[in-house]
Amino acid sequence: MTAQREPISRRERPAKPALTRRGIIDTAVRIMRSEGLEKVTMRRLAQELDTGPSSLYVYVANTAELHAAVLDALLGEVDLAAGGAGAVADWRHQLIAVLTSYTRVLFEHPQLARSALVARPSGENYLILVERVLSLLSRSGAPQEQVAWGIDLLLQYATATAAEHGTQKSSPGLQDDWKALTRAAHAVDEATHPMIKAHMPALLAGPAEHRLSWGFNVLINGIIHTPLPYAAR
Amino acid sequence: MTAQREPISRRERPAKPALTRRGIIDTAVRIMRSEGLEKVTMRRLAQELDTGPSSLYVYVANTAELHAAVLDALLGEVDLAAGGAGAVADWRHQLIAVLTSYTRVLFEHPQLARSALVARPSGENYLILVERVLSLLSRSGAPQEQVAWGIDLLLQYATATAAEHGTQKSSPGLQDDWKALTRAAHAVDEATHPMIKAHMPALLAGPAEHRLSWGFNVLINGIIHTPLPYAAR
DNA sequence: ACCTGAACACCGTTCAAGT
DNA sequence: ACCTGAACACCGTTCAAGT
Repeated sequence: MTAQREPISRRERPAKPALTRRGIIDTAVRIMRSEGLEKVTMRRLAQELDTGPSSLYVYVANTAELHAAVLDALLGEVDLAAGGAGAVADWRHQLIAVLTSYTRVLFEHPQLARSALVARPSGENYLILVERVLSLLSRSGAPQEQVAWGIDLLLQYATATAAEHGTQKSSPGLQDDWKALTRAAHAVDEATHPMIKAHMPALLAGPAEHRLSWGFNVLINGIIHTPLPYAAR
Repeated sequence: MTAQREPISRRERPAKPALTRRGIIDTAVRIMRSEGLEKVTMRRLAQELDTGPSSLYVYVANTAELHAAVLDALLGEVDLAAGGAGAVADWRHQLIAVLTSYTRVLFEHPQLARSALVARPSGENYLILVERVLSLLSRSGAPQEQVAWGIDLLLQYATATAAEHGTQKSSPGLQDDWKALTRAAHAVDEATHPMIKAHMPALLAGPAEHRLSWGFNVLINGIIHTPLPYAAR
């Protein structure tokens, strides 16, 4: 009786595909899209691939490396030609459009943005993005070292903003934090926190897209007009 | 025989102190200082307080809230008078000094910085810091709405930098990531990534303190000189 | 009201043993 | 070389039951 079971189940799941790094990461991306990065665990991934968690360690060093690979896969979706192509177009407009596209991609997966802040990405798609941002910012005519250091600021701002404000099944706890901050800021005592009181509506208000693009412009203007410290030149 | 044990151990641990929110958070801070935030778990904390994990939920909503409370406790260490006090002193110098002090505090606890990026802090000490930064930046003479929006940029930059580069028993994986990025950037193909090649030494080089204070200056200059988008005013 | 034990439903990573 | 089972050493959170 039970002896018949095995051949049948072999026919049903006949070709358990061989493990490859590629296949592992593709599966990880699929799980992330459908259930979020928090479900992309070694154990869950192994289950999905019909093996034990220990098997994955042949192809992936640890969970952090796995998440980094997932991030780079996702960066393939950034629109590098955003804002219109060609040298005719306004470099600033293009630069902000590309950075906004990058932010938008991470916005859907804030947990991935958080992991990008911790473990510096160094994948293929990340390097392509850096190359593109460098070439656009260079067209500002700013000194080369300011451009070099400025890239980090721009990408860090975009990444941190996605990590902070990203949507996606955000655990209800996050909205609570925002509420708590809003409440705390409004409830503040005029005598001890006069500046907060005075700046209060603007401090927390404003549409996210406006704040994001204003931030990009702040950085771009600052990068162009702020020379490196003497000691670093 | 065993009956004698109990009274003895009662005398050794006589007054198991009553649980309070205060006591829980103080213990959490102590564990973090000696072993890092990753050890500040509900279970470990309960063990330290000689109780079960479920008891803590009377005083603390969840792990995220616990970490937020630990963060605010730590923010008491920020030197709000850094850079010299008084209206005589240069506001920019003072502002950068306060922000650097904030960054330094978080630098010792990068995991806390990470949690600050995710769960907006709203504690007492955080509000005091915001108040101080607001009052310093106001002295720049920049329009009030630019100051209001700019605060976020400055604090986010400081927090993200601490989260990224923070030291502290940093899991050896992080240095590996930096090495990987450095290697990847150096190994890049001139034909496909000419801009990276051209900017390469500066892209990753430079002492952390110089980059940090340059970043603050970039933001300050940008905030002062970048008007809000028309639609947001 | 506060505290507890026990359970539920998970984690990452290692390692000896197999093929 | 690759894969596996089993183990080690943990997690957060809930909930019925006790005081």
